[in-house]
Amino acid sequence: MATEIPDIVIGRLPLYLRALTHLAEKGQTTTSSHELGQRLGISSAQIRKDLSHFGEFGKQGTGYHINFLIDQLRHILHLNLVWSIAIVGAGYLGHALAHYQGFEQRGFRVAWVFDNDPQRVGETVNGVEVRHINDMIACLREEHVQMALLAVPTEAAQETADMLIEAGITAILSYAPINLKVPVGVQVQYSDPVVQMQRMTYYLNATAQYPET
Amino acid sequence: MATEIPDIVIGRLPLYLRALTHLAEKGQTTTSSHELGQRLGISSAQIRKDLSHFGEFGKQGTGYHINFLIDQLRHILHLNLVWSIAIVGAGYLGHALAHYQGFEQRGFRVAWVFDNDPQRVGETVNGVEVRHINDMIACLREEHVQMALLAVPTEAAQETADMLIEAGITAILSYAPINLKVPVGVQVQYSDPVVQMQRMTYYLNATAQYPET
DNA sequence: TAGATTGTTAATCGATTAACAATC
DNA sequence: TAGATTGTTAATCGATTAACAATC
Repeated sequence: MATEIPDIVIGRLPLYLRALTHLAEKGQTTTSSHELGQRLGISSAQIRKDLSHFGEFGKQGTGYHINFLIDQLRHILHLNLVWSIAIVGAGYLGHALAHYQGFEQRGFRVAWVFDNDPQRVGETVNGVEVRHINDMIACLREEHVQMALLAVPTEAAQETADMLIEAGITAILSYAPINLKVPVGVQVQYSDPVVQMQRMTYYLNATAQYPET
Repeated sequence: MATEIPDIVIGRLPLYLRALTHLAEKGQTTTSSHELGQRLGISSAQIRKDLSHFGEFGKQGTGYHINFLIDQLRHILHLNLVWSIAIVGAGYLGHALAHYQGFEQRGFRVAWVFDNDPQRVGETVNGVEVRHINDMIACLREEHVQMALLAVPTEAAQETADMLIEAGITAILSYAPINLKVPVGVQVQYSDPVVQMQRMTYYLNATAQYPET
């Protein structure tokens, strides 16, 4: 029982949730694996298979009740509560993240912002006071914060990640373009725009860039 | 000959390139598939298999000459030239992207920044003047820009993407939390922090968030 | 030479898809 | 009822890994 769910399936659930929420906001109340698949560029069979790992959420002939499925997915992903997160690094990226409007409705709350620059400490970013990184471990430990967004310079990324782990953080979304070494059990996701851009240039016509030559 | 290379392989090449560049900067001159794999959390067999799609870049017994392999990967990914990119949306995220220091050395140059807010138009972001979005199609067409970073509000994302495509853009890195509809042949990559965060909460202990209850 | 490591083949593993009985 | 769509099984497809001859 309770066989391990493939991680690739888990990775698609937030996309299903996002699309369903979008449909719900448009006022739609039911949908089908076919419609959902069309929107996401995924086969309907895959969506049904993915969902079947967790239960039977649909009805033959009519499909899925959107609000019900949203609720189920939220529970599966542990989004039935609000996760407090910390943003580490209050540079341009840290600011952009702190001002991101999509967190609140989707299960997250920016509870802490840290930086090592005394100039920035004390400043307020979208209502959150920037604290010095020296206080970070104590703050996060006390509040049992589990997730952090890492937006520090590359050179500082690994040591800062080490501090986060010492602080009890178990999930890191890192914007630094390096692979972090973390203990087993700590979740890490990476976001590096250049990696995504370089993946696309492979498919682009390099000569079109300079059409004159 | 020249069988189609799996996209999943293409997606790993930028990671290899990044790790190799890191090693080169540390002064290392050769590496092995084993060492590279360790750093990336990928099996050595996979790295050798991936590279073998493009040629024979290593030597038995000694491994790979780092600078040579970097050069090969750059060519494969069409990074032997600098790609001009446009940033659309000059809010917090657009600013963060415009100030990102990692583009120049990794094959990209922020050539244009656009926004629809007259207040922002004319302002300079990291040395680039913000232009009005009404001028966007003409500017990008004339300069044959192929790639854009989409950092506009969600509601405006699809229509802005439509404009980009009209302008001849063939690669979009979108930060909007929706699936874009684009013609075949247009590359799209997505970056949505919340999707990545929600993928991690699945593995987190939801009760630890409120340890008192 | 002995040790190391490649490129490649074949085997394994896992994910996706097609198909369909069940049923709303 | 007839049409639509689910959940699931089996078949297919593709990706990863193990193993090893070749060779530096």
